[in-house]
Amino acid sequence: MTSSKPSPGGARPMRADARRNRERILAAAEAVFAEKGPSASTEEVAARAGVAIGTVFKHFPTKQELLQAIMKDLLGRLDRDMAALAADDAPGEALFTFVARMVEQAAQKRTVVGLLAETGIDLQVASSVQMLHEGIATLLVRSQEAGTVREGVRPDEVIALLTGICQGALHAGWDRDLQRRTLAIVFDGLRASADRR
Amino acid sequence: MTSSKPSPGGARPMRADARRNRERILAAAEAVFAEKGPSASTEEVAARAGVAIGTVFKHFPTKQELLQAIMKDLLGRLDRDMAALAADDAPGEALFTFVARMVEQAAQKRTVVGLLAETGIDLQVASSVQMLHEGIATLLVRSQEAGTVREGVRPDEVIALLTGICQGALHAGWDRDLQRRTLAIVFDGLRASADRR
Amino acid sequence: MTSSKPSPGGARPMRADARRNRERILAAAEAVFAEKGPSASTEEVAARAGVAIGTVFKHFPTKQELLQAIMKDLLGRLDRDMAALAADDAPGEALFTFVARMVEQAAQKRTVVGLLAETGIDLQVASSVQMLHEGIATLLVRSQEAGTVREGVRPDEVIALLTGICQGALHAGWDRDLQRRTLAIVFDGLRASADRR
Amino acid sequence: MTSSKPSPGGARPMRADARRNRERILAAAEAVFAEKGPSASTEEVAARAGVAIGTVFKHFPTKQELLQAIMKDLLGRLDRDMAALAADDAPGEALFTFVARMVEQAAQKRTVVGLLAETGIDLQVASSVQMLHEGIATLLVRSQEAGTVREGVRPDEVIALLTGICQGALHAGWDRDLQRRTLAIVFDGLRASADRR
DNA sequence: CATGAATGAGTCTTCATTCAT
DNA sequence: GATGAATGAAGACTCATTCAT
Repeated sequence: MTSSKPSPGGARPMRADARRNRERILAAAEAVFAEKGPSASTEEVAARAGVAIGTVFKHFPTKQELLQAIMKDLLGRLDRDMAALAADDAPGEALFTFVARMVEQAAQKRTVVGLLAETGIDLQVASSVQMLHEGIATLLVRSQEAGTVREGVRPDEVIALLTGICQGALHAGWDRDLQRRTLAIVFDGLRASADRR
Repeated sequence: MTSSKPSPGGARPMRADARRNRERILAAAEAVFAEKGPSASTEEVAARAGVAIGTVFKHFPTKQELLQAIMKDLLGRLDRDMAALAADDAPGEALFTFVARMVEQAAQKRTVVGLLAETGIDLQVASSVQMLHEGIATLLVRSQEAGTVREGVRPDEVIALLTGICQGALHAGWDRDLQRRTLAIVFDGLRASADRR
Repeated sequence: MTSSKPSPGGARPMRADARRNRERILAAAEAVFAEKGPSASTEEVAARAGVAIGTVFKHFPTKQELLQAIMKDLLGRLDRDMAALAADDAPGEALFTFVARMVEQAAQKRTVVGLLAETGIDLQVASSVQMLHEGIATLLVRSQEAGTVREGVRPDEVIALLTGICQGALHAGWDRDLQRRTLAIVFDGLRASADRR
Repeated sequence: MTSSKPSPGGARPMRADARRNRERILAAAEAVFAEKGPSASTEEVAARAGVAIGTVFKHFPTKQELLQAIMKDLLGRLDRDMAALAADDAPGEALFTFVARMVEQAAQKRTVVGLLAETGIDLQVASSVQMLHEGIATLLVRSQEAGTVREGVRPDEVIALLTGICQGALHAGWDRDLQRRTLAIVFDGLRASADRR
């Protein structure tokens, strides 16, 4: 659930308890922001993590930076997910599987989704987004080679659809059935087809 | 840009200056919240509208109510859009036109989009959302009768896609071209096709 | 319920509808402040009186003045009460009757009571208070002449006891029985008695 | 002037500086509310205490809670007063001494008095009021045993008289002499007497 | 390093009062 | 005279951030 980003940049290696705290905070923050959106208070994050507020600010000098760290963490996990899928799943289905899985988890990931929409993409996480982009690109190419996605579709379209549908998934009245039907439409749109407009 | 909802319910007609102010506030609020999201301050709305803070609260006793009023206003305009399209456009294309138009305006409408995701749909605007639902349903049926949308697609899927894509349209790095390509995929998914999964 | 203070000082006689409004406002104010204490809003008074807020301020340019007017009104009525009692009741009992009656009504008169404690006695109502003082003095003297109140008791002590007990009567947990028993003690204290300390 | 209620309930002991501030705030609040009544601003309390506004709200998350804390504090001190009197004073006089002392201090205690009348007794302070009740009951019984208060008088009557007279003591024009004379009447009422009504 | 108390700018909201209609 | 919309100062409360312990 938590990243293992040990010591950043050229700093000295973090003390063990410090690293543990960092990860507890990150996990708590993800949970809290997931539940209450990014306007939840830092104090609540500290409480959930079982540390004092000062400790949170020691690790993440700004709320912004905490939010960015969550994003990075999340995107990193997505990247590993994708890599695993690329290795294990049928090449033609991996992209679909990945998208479906992300949408499914969207409700618990209000954070990523919300963050993207709320604060925009800061430069700090640009590299992580880049990672996502590349992962998607890989899955996409394989799908196209396998003939399950039509030629001409590009990664940014897939990302656009992905984030959009995830946003949608946060809404009230969005149940499993609606999710399945909506994805079906999008997947149909992605599939190779003779009668493209 | 602003509605003309004059005097609600069974009250006497609003004084001219009051109605003018109400609309200036609504317009200002829409603009401000569009730029900065729903957490922008009411004070800024007042400033942009050129009125004192008290005036905003006289018209909308709560920030929530102001946000809801924007929603209602916006949804009302959408409804009129849809009605016009249903009357004027080719039956098979009206739905596509409507969706495309909404997405196109999404950037200016960060509010609606954001609101739906942020605060959820309160009962106050439920009727307006209902309106949207019905409008979409009408357009959808016509498209299906015209054969441009496959049978089996239901209004809630269309709404889900619509809100999702609108959300997506708010992101940085989303340009006209990406918009066009993304919509093309979704529209392909909606079109009648022989090789339905 | 309302006073008939027609036109103040040397001003021209008030128009009939104006005087009617003045009294409706006074009555409404008394009711509202009685219910919610003197911090109730002037707007609510206007609403209860069925007039616009501007009208209230036309008659009473300041909330303070409105409160003072209520006081005067109330004290005037008390004065008439006392005069009637002085004329009708048994001389030895009139004072007791009056005090008991006031305490009984205290709950509905949170205003007077509250006002005295809250804002202190402004000079504006001093003359009215003087009236009360005189009325009490009259009743007191008669009681003493009738032998039901010991010599040496002075009007200001009676007023002090009166206001104090009225305050007490506003408290939660103060019922008719407690009221009776408390008054009995005070009345015993007032009665002539051989064994004064 | 201030209590020493250190750390409430089962929490860890408060840091020294925090407790010091808590007490400065409590003392400041008591003074401010005593002067201006319970509608005085929290900001002024903060200023008088020499802390920032946030600190006040950190210790007392609500103005209500601050007021209640003052009440508790005050009632606690009264309770200790009573206990001391019960131990030291002549049994027959302790009650009279206590009441007289309270009334004497009433001006500085506008808070207690005002609070009881203004906001009513919330459950939070109910236990403290209960304490007061019990203390009074003790003093009362001893007085009755000593024969200085007639049988049949009950604690709630004494409390009613006490609060009432305290209220009265807040008024303008209430001087030491009036106080003495008024109390004399009430004490006479409480004393055992042959000619009970 | 961790703690958590203190800070204070910023937010929402209320209300007495003014004044154009 | 009456109306009620507008004003804006003031109040309660929040929260990111700092810093003494």
